[in-house]
Amino acid sequence: MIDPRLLRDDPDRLRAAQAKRGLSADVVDEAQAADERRRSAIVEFERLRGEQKGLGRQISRATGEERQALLDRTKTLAAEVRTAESAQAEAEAAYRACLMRIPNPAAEAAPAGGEDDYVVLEEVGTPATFDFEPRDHVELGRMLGAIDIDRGAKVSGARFYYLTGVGADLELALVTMAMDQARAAGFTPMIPPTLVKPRAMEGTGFLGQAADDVYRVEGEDLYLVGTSEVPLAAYHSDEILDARTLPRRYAAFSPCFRKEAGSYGKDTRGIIRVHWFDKVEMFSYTTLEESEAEHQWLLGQERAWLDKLELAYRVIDTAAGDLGLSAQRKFDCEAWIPTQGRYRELTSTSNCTDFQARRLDIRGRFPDGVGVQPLATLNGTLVAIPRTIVAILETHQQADGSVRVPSALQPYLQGREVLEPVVG
RNA sequence: GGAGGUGUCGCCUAGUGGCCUAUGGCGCCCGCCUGCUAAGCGGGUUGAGGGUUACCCCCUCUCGCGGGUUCAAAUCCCGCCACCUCCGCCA
Repeated sequence: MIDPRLLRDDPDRLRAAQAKRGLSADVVDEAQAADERRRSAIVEFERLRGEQKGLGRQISRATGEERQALLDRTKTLAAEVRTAESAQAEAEAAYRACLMRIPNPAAEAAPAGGEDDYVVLEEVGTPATFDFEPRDHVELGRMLGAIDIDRGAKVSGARFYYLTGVGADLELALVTMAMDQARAAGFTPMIPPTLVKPRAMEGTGFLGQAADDVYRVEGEDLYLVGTSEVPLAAYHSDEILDARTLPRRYAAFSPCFRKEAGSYGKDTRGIIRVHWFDKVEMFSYTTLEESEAEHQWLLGQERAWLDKLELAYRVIDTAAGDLGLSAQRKFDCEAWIPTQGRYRELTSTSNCTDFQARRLDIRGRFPDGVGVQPLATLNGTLVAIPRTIVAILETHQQADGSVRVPSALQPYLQGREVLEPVVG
């Protein structure tokens, strides 16, 4: 949720922010009108309620005829209070619904425009070249006995897969290595629940237009999360954290579930786009002032990770129109995928400023008269397993179908330096 | 799933219809005192919203959540949720 003061004090900034994302500003006008209605409803209710309380105090002291007269008066007043109260509740709800529809204004520095208007900040490493015809990850996965897509489809349907043999080893190795990096960087390791209540989903901004992509459990008020950002953000919901304990950093390993609605026909081959995958996600709670620096720091963690895997990648600054509802700025790290001849997103880090914190009531207590303020939340991928496996297999493949293991990963793969094709 | 119990401010706690405008302690903040430290003394300390706005100030809501009874609810009634104990089931 945006800062309500912004709506009151500088609505034109919100209108400009909507334009930068390529959205209509109508919702800003609606929210302003709803705010007016809400405030007059509050004034009316409080006037009546104050009168009622005053009479109540007199009644407790009065006796006899005087008391009876007061009682008669308050009977009608009680009904008026009730009406005014429900009118106020209605106006509050309508106002809040308007506010919830307004996305986080993009950062000043974020590029304007849509999906294709990103800015490339940096290219790291050299895209791999081969003196043989490179195989794609599907073929490599089959040769190594690492990925079984056919049986994934047989058992669970399209966009499902098994990681088998060395493929399963690879996941465990990547997860352990990522968790080691996170722990060393000061993150608290977490294994969160991946079924969550609507509050957590809505609070992180995944129930608006994004709801189509979310699995809901039939007959229960629960959702399968598409990222552990959701349970990590909701972890401190309704809490007031001591500002001296900031930043709080968590790194979670969890499965992620995505319907991938609206992506029919996209990435149908292989495991680039799947309904389920495992991921290690970084999450930070900090102050608004520190959030930009924290964002860069998270990006640094992602880059250090990709460097260790010896991948070629670029960093892009996502345009405003391609930001999620909650994000104020987003950097993606995209790795070079040789057989696709282009960069594909491997990690993504977003600064959600106080947007999620306001929805989830996550606040900090600050000294020196600052008092209680909403915190900033940030998230970033450390490793999303399938796409990372794709990048590793395709980048480090050799002519015979074997795959070189980056040296940093070798200790996590029982010291193997090369993954060899299996027979049969 | 069944039976019983509990839910009050960051933590513990008093409070069985009306000066509850919620008690006390711990912790925390400010000040005083004190060679240092500790102790002691005094004051402050739930959060949200509205009016007014430089500040002060005033008002409303907030006792797990939501309804109800009543002129009036932390307090009485109903439903839900969470936790604890026991039983059942189960990796």
